[in-house]
Order: sequence, then C-alpha cells, then structure tokens
Amino acid sequence: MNLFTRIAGKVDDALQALKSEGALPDDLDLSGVEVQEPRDPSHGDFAINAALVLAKRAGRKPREIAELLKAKLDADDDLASIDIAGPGFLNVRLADPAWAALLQAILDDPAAFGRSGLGDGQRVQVEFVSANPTGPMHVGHCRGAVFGDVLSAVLEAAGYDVSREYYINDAGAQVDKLGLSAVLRYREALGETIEIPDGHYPGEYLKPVGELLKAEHGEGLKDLPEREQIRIGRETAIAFMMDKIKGDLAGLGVRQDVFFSERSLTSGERDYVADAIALLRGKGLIYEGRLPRPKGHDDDEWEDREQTLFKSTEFGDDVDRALLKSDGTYTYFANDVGYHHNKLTRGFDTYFNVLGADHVGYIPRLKAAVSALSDGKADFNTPVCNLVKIMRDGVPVQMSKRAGTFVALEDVVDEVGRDPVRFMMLMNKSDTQIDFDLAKVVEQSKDNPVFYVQYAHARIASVFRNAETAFPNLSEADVRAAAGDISRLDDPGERGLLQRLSRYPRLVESAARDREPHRVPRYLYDVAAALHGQWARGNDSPHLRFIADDDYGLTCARLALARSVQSVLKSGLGILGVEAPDEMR
RNA sequence: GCACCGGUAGCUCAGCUGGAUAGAGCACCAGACUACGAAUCUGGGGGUCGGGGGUUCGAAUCCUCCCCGGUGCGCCA
Repeated sequence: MNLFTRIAGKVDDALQALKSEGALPDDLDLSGVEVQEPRDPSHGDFAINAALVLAKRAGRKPREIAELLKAKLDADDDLASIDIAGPGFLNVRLADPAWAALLQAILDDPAAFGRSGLGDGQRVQVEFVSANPTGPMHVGHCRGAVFGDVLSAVLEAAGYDVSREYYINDAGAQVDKLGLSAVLRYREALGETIEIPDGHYPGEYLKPVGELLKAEHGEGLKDLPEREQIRIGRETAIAFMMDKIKGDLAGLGVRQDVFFSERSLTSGERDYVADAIALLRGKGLIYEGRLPRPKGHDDDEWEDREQTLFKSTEFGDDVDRALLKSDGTYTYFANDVGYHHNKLTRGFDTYFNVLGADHVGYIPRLKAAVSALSDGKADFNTPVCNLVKIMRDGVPVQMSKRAGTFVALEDVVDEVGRDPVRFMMLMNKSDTQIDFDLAKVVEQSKDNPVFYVQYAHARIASVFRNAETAFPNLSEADVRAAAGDISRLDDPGERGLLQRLSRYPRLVESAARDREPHRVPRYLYDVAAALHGQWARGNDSPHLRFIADDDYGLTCARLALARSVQSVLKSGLGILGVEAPDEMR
C-alpha cells in the first residue's frame, strides 16, 4: 500500500471535480501535481503542491486554488486536517484509520510492502562487473558489482523482470598474454627459472594454474608448438579465473544469471559480429576511411591509415570508430557491437550497462551502436560508477593486474566483512568518487552505518523476546488486531515512525525510476535513527517503552508498530543484500 | 585541446522530474546506563551551497560564462 499514490488519487479526483464544476478550466494540464513529504514533519504528514503548480496555468492565485482544493478534500474521512501553508502548499494530516490500514497492510504481507507494479513485468537486462578473466577480482571492481546487484534488486522490487549478465572478455590479445603467462608458470612448476615479460601477468595467482597444467599434462605440454601451448594455457587459465571470480562474487553476495562469452559471438552457428556489421552496412553506416588525429595525441606515434569505420558521429559520438584492426581482426569495439546486437535479439525492454568511470569515453560509441542497430528504439542506459580510490593509512594504493599489484576483493571481504563493504559502496551516489581507506575501514568497521541499521533490527527482535517473557500468552494475532486501532500510538515519536514507514514504497519506486540505489541505505539509516530515538525515550520515560508491563493492549499496539518497522528494515536490507540479524554479536 | 563527472558545515556526504527556516554522520563541547542490549540517545556551536550573470511567484537544483579537482580521448581490453 502506497499512501502517496492513494492521496494523489484523491487529489486528482478533487481536481477533476473542480474542472467539471467549472471552478477550474476544463483543459487544465494537471501534470506535475504531486504528493510530497513536507520539509518539516511538523507541517503535516503529506504535502500537496497542486496550487503552486497549477496557479500559472489556470491564471489564478495559488491561494485561491488551494482553497478550492481544500474545500473538496475536507470531506474525505482519511484526511484528518488540511492546512494551507507557505506559498500555497496543502499540508495534510492523515486520520487514524488510514494509518491503521498502513500498519495492517505491512503486517499482513511484510514481503509485499515496498514492492510495486511500476515495472509491470517488463524485461530488463543489467550487465555489470564483466571483469576481465585475466585475474581475480580486486577492490576496484566491487563498487560496480554491488551497484549492479542492488540496482537489479531495486528494479525487481519495483516490478521489473531482471536478468543480470556478466560479459566475459575471453577473446583478444589480452587472454593470449594470459595464456603465455600461465605457460610460464607451468614451466616454473617444472623447475625452470622464468621471467614474465612486460605487459603480461606476473601475479602470483597464476601459480596454481601452472601447477594445474603440470598435473594435467605432465611434461608433455612443453613439447607442443608454442601456439598450442598458449591455447591450452589460455583455456585453463580462463576457466580457473572465472571459477575464482564466481567465488569472489559469491563472497560479496553478488548474483549473476548469465555469463556471456565474448568468444561465443563468433564461434557459434551465427557470427553476431559479422551480422551486426552487415546490418550497419545495410544502413549505410560503414565506410573505409581515415580518422583525424586527436588533438592531444603525441605526434611521432601517430600513423595515418585507412580503416573500416562505423559512422558513430551520426549518433552524437565525437569521431567515427574503427571496427577492424590493420591485421583484419575485429577490434574490441566491433565485438561489442556484435554483443549488443546479440542482446537486442534477445528482446529486452530496457538495457543497463554498468560501467566504471574509466570507461566513460566509451559510452558515446556504445550508445551510437545500440541506437544504430535498433533504429533508436532500444532503451539503453549506461550508469557510471565513479572510482573508488583505495587508500592505506591515507596513502593511495596503486593497482594494476599487469604489474601484479592489487588488493584482492576476497581479502577485503574476509577482513572487513561483506555487509560493511556492500553498505559502504552503496551509501554514496554512484557518480561521486569514494575514498576507501583499508586501514580505517577495518579499524572503524564498528562505526559503519550498516551496524547502526542492523542494530535497530536486532533491537526490535530483542523487544519481542522480552515481550514474550512479560506476557507469556502474547500472540501475533493480538498484535495484528491491535494494528486496527492506533489511537494508543499517540506519542510524536511513534507518529514519526509511522510517517517514515509510509515513505518506503515511494522510496523504492523513486530509486528504481531514477536508478539511484543509494537512496535505500539513506532511508534505512533514517528509519533506524527514528527507532533508536524512540527507544531511548523509553529510558528516560518508562511509560514510552514498547513493553508496558501492566497494559497488554498498549503493548500490542506498540509491538505492531515495532514489527512493522522491523519488516521494513528487513525488506530494505534485503534489497541491499545485507543481513538483518536478530542479535548483534 | 575536447568530452564526461564532481565542487554543499573543519572532514565524508544527503538534499527524491525547482518548493517552505539547506540536513545527517564524523570531529569538537556539554549531558544521559543498578539497561525493553549505551554498537544507543539528548542538546550545542559550525554554511558567501566554488564565483559571476540569467530564467521565475520561488534556484543548491534549470540556462550561460569562468575557476578548481578527477577521469577519459586513433587498431589496448
């Protein structure tokens, strides 16, 4: 149940009535009329901006429209009071039965509260992580991983049918270098002294792959032609690394539905890359030509050359983009065009491609390709996760897989814990940069807001444990029945909690609509703060405690509220993929 | 040089298609535990919302021009 939409419905009815009565112009555009939460809770439970939005269009003063609307809404039993305030807001207070209905809705089906039909079952694909299989996941990957996971969860809560996809870059020169690096580790396992060449992968994590190759092939591998050795080394290393990456993702609590191999684009029955290029050629978007030299480029390295180009500039890109390398093989971009062609054939309604900030320059050509392939019809979104600057004691940590220096995600999760890492990655808007100080995070992990929210959940569980001691006959049925009459929840703190609960469905919808998952942890923090605040008031004023030893009815009413708060916390934490514990340890 | 993202309290950040007196946490100061678990709470100080101009009933939010920081920029992936 969403009280905002419920009230918005009443407002709309009232405005339509005013139209038909001739009090407002018949053709008045009602867009932009909204039910909002008041800036200051003391103003009321909900605020309506109709008078301000409509004043100009209707040629009336805001105040006049507010009066008209108020007169209509005054008759509604759900609304206890309506005040005209400020420049023309209508501040509404809800009547008790409407609040009771909210509590009952939450208690009757806790899992459903906060879910909505906004997405109407539309099929959405979210591609995220897609880390190269040339090494384990490191901390730099984890923001995009958590963001993609939770964006997906938020969309699911809003009624979308989401498929989470990981694109495996298992083709191209980099994985060949990985293959050679693995072969060298194999030789090392056989007792040779080796040196990993520049630009390859010197990380220790390939040593087990060397051992694996030795176990599988004995000494036989080194007698094969070099190309064959590299092929075997590559296959073994990719399989090993993907296994490792899946483990890293699981450790972070990230779920993927589909792992899509880059190589499968051209190795199956259909060559999606060739098909995509043919499709674009048919649209007249492919040509042979030369690119202008980029302004900031070093002069001596530049070599003018004719190549096969895609007219991405027709779709807003800065320059056209190459599809074939000079050796005739596909560029990475060409493969990506093929990949997106493949995605489009799978018929999703909306696509997300979560990218890191170091790939923003890539977005225009990607959008151009999707736009060209779908004739502008595909709903394609590219949310960007900004960099996470990894620090140790205030000093930036340089990371490079090719240099073999990085902080493994697995180590961070082991050291800090999954929940704090996830929560911390989600608190900020995705396009701001985060400083992640390993020393601080480990040392101050108790200050992580996640514990504050979890503690609120656990405290409520504790209340129920104690309530069962105080009232051995306490039943859930009595608690639910008590939700039907909230007249005894008359403390401002209790009303504040009710207000916050009513925000939840709208919050989830807005997070989905605006693709801003960070609103969820912020909201949960706010709810937790209100809960802790109310709790502490019971310390000073024992009559405000959730458990009133001598008053079963009052206790049940408060437990109904507590249970509802707990449900919402649990639901929100569930979206974040964070545990909602019954006790803190 | 061009493009994208940031600039809000000492620090880290919210501010929901423009809305009421710009909010939290940390830090600092002063308080609250023989406890429905203090991993908590209450109160306080602290702001030219980077700067100028514009749009309008109203701008941290939209437009424009600057300044500062970050990131990216021909066949790498």
